[in-house]
Amino acid sequence: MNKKGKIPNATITRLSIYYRQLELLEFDGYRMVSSDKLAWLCQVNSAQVRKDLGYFGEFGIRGVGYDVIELQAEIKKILAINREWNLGVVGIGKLGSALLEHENLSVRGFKCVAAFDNAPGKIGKVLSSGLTVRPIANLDRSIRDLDIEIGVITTPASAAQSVANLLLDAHVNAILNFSPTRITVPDCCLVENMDFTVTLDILTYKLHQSS
Amino acid sequence: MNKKGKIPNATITRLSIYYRQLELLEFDGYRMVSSDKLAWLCQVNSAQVRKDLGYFGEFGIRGVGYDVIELQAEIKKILAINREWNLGVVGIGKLGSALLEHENLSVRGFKCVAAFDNAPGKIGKVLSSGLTVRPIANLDRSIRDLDIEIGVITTPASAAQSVANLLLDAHVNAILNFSPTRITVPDCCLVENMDFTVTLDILTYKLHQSS
DNA sequence: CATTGTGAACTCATTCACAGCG
DNA sequence: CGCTGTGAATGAGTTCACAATG
Repeated sequence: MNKKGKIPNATITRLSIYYRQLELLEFDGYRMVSSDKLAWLCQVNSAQVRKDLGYFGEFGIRGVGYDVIELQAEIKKILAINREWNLGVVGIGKLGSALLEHENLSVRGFKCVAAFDNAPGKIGKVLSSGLTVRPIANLDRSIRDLDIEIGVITTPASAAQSVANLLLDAHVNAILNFSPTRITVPDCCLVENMDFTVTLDILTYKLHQSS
Repeated sequence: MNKKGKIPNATITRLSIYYRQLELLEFDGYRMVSSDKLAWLCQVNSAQVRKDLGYFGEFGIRGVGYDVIELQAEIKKILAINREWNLGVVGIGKLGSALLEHENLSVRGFKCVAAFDNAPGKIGKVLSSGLTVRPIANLDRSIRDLDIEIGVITTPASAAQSVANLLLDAHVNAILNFSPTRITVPDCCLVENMDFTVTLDILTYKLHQSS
């Protein structure tokens, strides 16, 4: 798909951000957009926009810019968000419940199709999203039955690694980890961490610096 | 404080992660740790650990390693997490409520001291954390009274920029933005984004690549 | 003598600057 | 003529390799 070489991680993050701006541009009635304008909206350099897109093909028209709708379709293809993905959420505390009902996920094609916990008081409970909480013991079975490809860990830190192990056993090899600990997985498994306490530490560091 | 030069952003993130591993090491009874061991635990290169720490001083003993307790204290000082920080959460939906009650925040010294929303049905409501939902109209006043230094945005995308503007008016210049949109702020204001839909896009991209 | 601390080498990412093209 | 696409230049971040040292 890409011409050659490795693509910076940051490029992928930016493509996702470009996509969101393109949605807004389309909503506002724009048909074309220049790299300059898109860059300004996303707070990056315009050469960056062109280079990021250049890794994957030639999507623009010289002298004119990019077709707002067409470019959205191209980015969706690149990011593989031109189809739906089934998520399984493990750990149905406040955060897990919040994610299950977060409409941004379903709007973007991320379907939460299963909720897991192992607290006896939670198993069997019907959530407002309509899902019934399943026991973690059934993880493997449910993941197979429901075609879950991405696991979301919203347990406390103490449970994160063992949940990750169970997900691995069930051949889920993409994990979004909200717990405040780093999990260890084999190379075949992808992990992205969303630890907001780490992010808050970055803020306090910078606040302190600038004072 | 630092010897000279600019410190990589990634270094700050890693310091936060080192700190969490040091807590665990202390809990497990370790008094000293080598850069090699800490690096292995954090899944980074050992030279990286030494270089990261080297930006801020000489904390180790050659031939021995680092004092687990002392190094925690040094990192707390560096990250400015050796004191408490007051947070104000704006947008009391599922996600905002989940954050208000998330014990990891208070354990780490991040105190949610105010909850804001502008839905008439929510204002005045007493949350299980004990906080009463305040109207966004009072943001400025409350932020001053409660010494809030960090604003957390958990509103829908459509409200994020206007909330950011109100936070800026109230001289909050650190924002943790959970909304799926990038906000525009002057240079004096720090923003960190926690958009899990972007992170999921990274996962789907990589999943697609590796198949 | 094991491990830190760090300049130098290297790898990765961003920006510049301009040729190529619609 | 304006904007894309991209090689070349710059800049940032990581890893190597070893001298310094408790």
